[in-house]
Amino acid sequence: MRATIRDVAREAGVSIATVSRVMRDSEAVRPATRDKVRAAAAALEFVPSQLGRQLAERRHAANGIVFPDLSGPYYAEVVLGYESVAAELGRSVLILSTRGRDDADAAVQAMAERCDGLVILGRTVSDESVERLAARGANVVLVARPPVGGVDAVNAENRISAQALTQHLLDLGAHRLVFVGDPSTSPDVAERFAGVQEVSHDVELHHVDDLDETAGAHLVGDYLTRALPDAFVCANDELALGMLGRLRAAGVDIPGRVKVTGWDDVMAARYAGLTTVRQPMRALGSTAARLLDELIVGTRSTPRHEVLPTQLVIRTSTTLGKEHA
Amino acid sequence: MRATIRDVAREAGVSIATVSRVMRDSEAVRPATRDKVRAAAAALEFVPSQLGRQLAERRHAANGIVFPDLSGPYYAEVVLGYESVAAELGRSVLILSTRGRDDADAAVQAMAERCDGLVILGRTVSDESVERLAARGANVVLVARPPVGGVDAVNAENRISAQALTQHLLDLGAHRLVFVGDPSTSPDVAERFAGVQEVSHDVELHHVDDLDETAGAHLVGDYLTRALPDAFVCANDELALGMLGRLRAAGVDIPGRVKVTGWDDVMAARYAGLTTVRQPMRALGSTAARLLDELIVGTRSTPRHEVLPTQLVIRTSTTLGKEHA
DNA sequence: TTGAAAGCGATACCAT
DNA sequence: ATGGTATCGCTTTCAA
Repeated sequence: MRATIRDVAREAGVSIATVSRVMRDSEAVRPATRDKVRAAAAALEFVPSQLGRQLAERRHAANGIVFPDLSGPYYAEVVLGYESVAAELGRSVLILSTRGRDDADAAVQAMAERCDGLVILGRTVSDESVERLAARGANVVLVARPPVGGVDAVNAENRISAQALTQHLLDLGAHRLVFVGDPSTSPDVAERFAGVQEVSHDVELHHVDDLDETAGAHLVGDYLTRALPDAFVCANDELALGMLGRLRAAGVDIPGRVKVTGWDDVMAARYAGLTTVRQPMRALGSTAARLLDELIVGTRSTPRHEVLPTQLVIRTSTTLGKEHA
Repeated sequence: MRATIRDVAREAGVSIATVSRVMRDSEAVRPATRDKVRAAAAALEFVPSQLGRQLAERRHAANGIVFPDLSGPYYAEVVLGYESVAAELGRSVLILSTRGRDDADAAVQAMAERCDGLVILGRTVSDESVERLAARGANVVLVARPPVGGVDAVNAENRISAQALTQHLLDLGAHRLVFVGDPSTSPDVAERFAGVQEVSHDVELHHVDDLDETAGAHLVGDYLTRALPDAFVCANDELALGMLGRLRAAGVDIPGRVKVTGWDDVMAARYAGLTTVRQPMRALGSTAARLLDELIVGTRSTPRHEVLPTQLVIRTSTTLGKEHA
């Protein structure tokens, strides 16, 4: 059995209170006593039990993070940004993936019992679930998800980058645009669409239910028989990559005949030469970690909503002129 | 303040022992009493404290996982496979990324204090650190890392797939091979090289220090001025992708003039049409989770070493004949 | 500076 | 079927 604080106290001939003080070098302990305790602790290979400590301090010293998935760089990077700051702050990170889980809401509530606060990415759990957490007094920060009343949130900017992206297309002479996606499903997409509309007068909306490659590849068929627009502005990269592949397979000149843009800058976007918008993924995670820490230590009580700037990444799917890696 | 088990006991007019029984529906409790307790618990919105419970049960009900990174699908998938099984087993998952951390060993030791067992991926921590954990009685499973004496390990098969990959090249008429990588840095690479050598008599070794895209692109230069082999067998996909890009840029016919293969099947490999070897990443994670659970619950004490089969993925970087998605 | 003792919030053994 | 009570291993007053 492992040594406990009492074993060390006995070995060193002091009280457990003193051992505790030494182990956390909190209050002042006379050097002689301190060394005596340290020696005893070393001799017994004493390592304080986190369980005992946590109960006494009534804190987990751990943060949670809930995400849909880790495939693709998006959430993975956010998680890493979060973890690195959490580690700096001396807190462990608990993860919960909701992919393929039907009891996501219950799982999140359970997770909340095992940490001092958590970050929720995207549309992983219902708004009611988030509100229940908040009502229960849990420390919560939302990331990449529309703010829910009174809860902290961190998001990437959409509108301004959508405007920049659109202006980029107009500058290249592409005026007839088609926005591919469904603004009603996500506030992010809605903002992107709004941004595009603010700059372009000639933008048509093509609704698609699933924002994945299959959907992208599929909808190209409609346009091959009809007339192609000057550019497809897709709600995300998956969609754009699907379209790109299908268009190229059909022998359509890109970016000559039609230009294609995505959103997110997933790794494959680079290989496919897709012009897109990159989000500050690590910063989303680290910012969330800091906001959460403020809530946990009680520095702040008024909710905050941070919006982080994004970056337009120009590649060959829109212009051969200024290609970037 | 939140209600404790004592509040509920008082409210329901029973002992805390009975409340505990009801909350965990462990032993039999008379229905009438049970309902009374349930009502009281509901009225007080009582949720058992995990901290109290964990100390009493002397277990964290959490597993750890240590990985170098989450960029790229490899570790991310392993983590997901691990998390899903851990969740099934009712355990939370703590993560620790060693990327950009100089105190990895210390961090891992600390993490071991906060969970009932942990999985270590790749070369994240030193062998001494692993041995220290084992000596301390921690439950440890290694993944994608050569086994350390007496510690469980799960790895992907290398040799046989390397043989299959090589045979595939020979079948296509590619006899003069160059293996790119450094077998001395990693047992995985060493096994892959050995597998290649067992099938091909004409394989040259090209040492590179970094197994990344830059290195791959860079070393192509050497061959453009000299003679190209029939095929480059790269130690991993990054390397292969770097070479592929550079070769194509130089106008070299692939797979006609030279074939290129990688290892890992990262997402970009698919877009680049790279023939490679896919590892069962999720299975690595889930297998590790099960092995770890056996250690934790004490079902097993003799160390095990699992080797999971891999899969050859043939794409256009070796043959246009049987292209796969 | 140090120690005694009271929690922290559960679980679990032993009676009843 | 229940209750009383002793842990679990630490932190933290409060005195001395």
